[in-house]
Amino acid sequence: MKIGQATIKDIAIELNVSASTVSRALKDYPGISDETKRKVKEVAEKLNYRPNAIALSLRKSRSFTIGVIIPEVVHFFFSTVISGIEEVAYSRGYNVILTQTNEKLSREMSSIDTMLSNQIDGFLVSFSKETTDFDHFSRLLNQGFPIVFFDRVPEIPHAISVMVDDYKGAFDATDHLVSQGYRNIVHLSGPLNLKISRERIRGYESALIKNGLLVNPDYIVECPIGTDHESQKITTKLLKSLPVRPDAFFASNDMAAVGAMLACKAAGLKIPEDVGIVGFSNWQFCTMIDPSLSSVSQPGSKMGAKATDILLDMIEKKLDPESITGPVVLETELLIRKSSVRI
Amino acid sequence: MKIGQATIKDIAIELNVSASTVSRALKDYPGISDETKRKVKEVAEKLNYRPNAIALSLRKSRSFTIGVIIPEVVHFFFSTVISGIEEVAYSRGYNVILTQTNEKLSREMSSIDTMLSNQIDGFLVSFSKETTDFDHFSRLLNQGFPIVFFDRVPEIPHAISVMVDDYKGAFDATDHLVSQGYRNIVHLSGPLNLKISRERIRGYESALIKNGLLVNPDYIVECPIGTDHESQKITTKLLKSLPVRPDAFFASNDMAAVGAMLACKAAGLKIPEDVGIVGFSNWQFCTMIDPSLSSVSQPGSKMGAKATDILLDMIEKKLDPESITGPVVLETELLIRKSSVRI
DNA sequence: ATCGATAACGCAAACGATTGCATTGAAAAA
DNA sequence: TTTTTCAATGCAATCGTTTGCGTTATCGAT
Repeated sequence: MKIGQATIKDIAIELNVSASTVSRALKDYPGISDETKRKVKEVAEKLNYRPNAIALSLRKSRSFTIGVIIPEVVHFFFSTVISGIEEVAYSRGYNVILTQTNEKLSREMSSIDTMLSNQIDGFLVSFSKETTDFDHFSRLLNQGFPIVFFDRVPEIPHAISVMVDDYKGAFDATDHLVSQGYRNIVHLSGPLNLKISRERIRGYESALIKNGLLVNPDYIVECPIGTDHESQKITTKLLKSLPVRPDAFFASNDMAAVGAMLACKAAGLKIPEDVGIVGFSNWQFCTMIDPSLSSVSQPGSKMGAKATDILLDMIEKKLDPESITGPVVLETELLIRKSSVRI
Repeated sequence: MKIGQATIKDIAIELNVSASTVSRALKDYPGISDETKRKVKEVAEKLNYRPNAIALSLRKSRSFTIGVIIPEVVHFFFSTVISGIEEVAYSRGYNVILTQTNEKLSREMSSIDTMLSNQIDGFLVSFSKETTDFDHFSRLLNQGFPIVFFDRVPEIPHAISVMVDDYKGAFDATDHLVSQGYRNIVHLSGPLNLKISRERIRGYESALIKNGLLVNPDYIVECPIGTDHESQKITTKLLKSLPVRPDAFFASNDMAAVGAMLACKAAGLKIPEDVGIVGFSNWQFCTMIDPSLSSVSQPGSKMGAKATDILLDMIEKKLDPESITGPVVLETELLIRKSSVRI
């Protein structure tokens, strides 16, 4: 037994034919006799031949691999997106290589670099919180390199993106809180440089206005990190400092919602009686905590699948990027649980 | 501007030298004049030259890429392992390609296949729940192919593995429950074909015996899926069916622990007064739920880092696999929270 | 017997980088 | 001047596969 994998040449030698014949026989090209095809396939089977994907990549200048760049896998939402991506990619014969940036711009840029030198066929990107300048993406886009952004999408020309309707999700959540009789609703927002954060603020504001309530900027508070710990501290402070005690919290993120919940409990407030709470993303733990947390669910897996389908269509030229004018927007769903129901 | 990346040949043409000279100049080989080196590097910079990793892989029969095979990224524990893996891999100049098996053996095998044809340098594996036969790994091991197993490790010869001390973790958890005065402790175990599940059962039993308590097989119940939903149903049933009502649950998994908690609450039992609960893995939500969940924390990131270091040492022949006799075992830590403290 | 057609296959270049082994030219030694 | 020496560079093969363009051999037609 040889070391390493059998190659086309091994088959060729065994059968005393040329490598080209083997190559063609394996792919059922015309101009090769049935007899030869049979023998070649037989020997290929015997030697457990597997085509060398690297050699193929070099020859075709294609790797059949797509690169995925996300902030962090520990985020439930992103892990569901990954599943959607893998599902579609594998079914269409592509590999996935994944890196997390840990919210660092430097990691984002170096990942792009190494993936490019690995001849990646296209990118699926949700950029880091640090990313405010998009030159490194624009350059690639201008070269016609296939990129699809998801969830965190940039506002630059020619960028193709898949996102959820953050505006509507936030609107629904806030509207729901109002319908439950809550009046002084704080919005714990995400980092303001992310468009999704700004869209959610817009949705929150619209819902207030629609219901004839005032928008008070003091009731919109940024939670840049987004952990429960951070929001717990912020909420505790808010409960003391705000002139009128808030009676509801709509958080841009479930962890932040939990932090608010813990802070309220610690302050002796009952949920949902005294304070209503709604989160965003529908993490697994929403149903595990007490009271269960209402949340806006984002179709993560679907988003990953959709983004991948578009990317692969672009790679395979089945799709003209110019034909896509606006972002693809997926619907959210408000899941009402105990934390926000008191009527 | 040319389409695509600049190659060594482009630099060579621009400077009227041969490709070999460029290659050597870029790597500061001796025998190239400083003048030439300077010019080559200058042009390389100007053309934004990046070595083609695919060509390099083909030439060296090495891809500087390792393949990671895990059951699911949504599991908090695995997502922390991934971070540890990436950290070490990138710092040592390797890429990571990741696939999740979704607990399916067929996916596990096909992933291995495609990664092999991508000339992966080695594998990091935590196998699926369906995997009971390890031939597909044994074959590779016998060929000397570098593989390191983590967390879920097989009991086959020559397999190198990194795991936590599941026995001691379970022992500590159970011992703690006993010390809090709980006497009828149920163990909600993981799938019995996984060694980690069996080790945790052993630890549970040893702790009971050490404290002079009886091991009752009826109090060891398998939760094959491991979701909160499943364990909630199982626990509800147990609370009714067992002759002596359990006063504590030690679950092999935090989600199962939460399920037990919800079932107990639904049955009108107070936690920790009536029932004590301890989980395993220390998911993020442990501190978010009420009461907070005691849990055995596994050093996921450390495990990923350690496994990767060993794998890369094997790949780079810095380490003789024969020199590793037993598994590398990392310590767990029992984090005591409210769900199990009543004294 | 000669020619053309056709089936079946081989040659060699190409993808991009590396590397052992020449080759070149000029300065130093004879 | 001739030979030696060495620095600086080029040639060509290699990794595994694909593919355009030959090259054979065989057979029927003329």
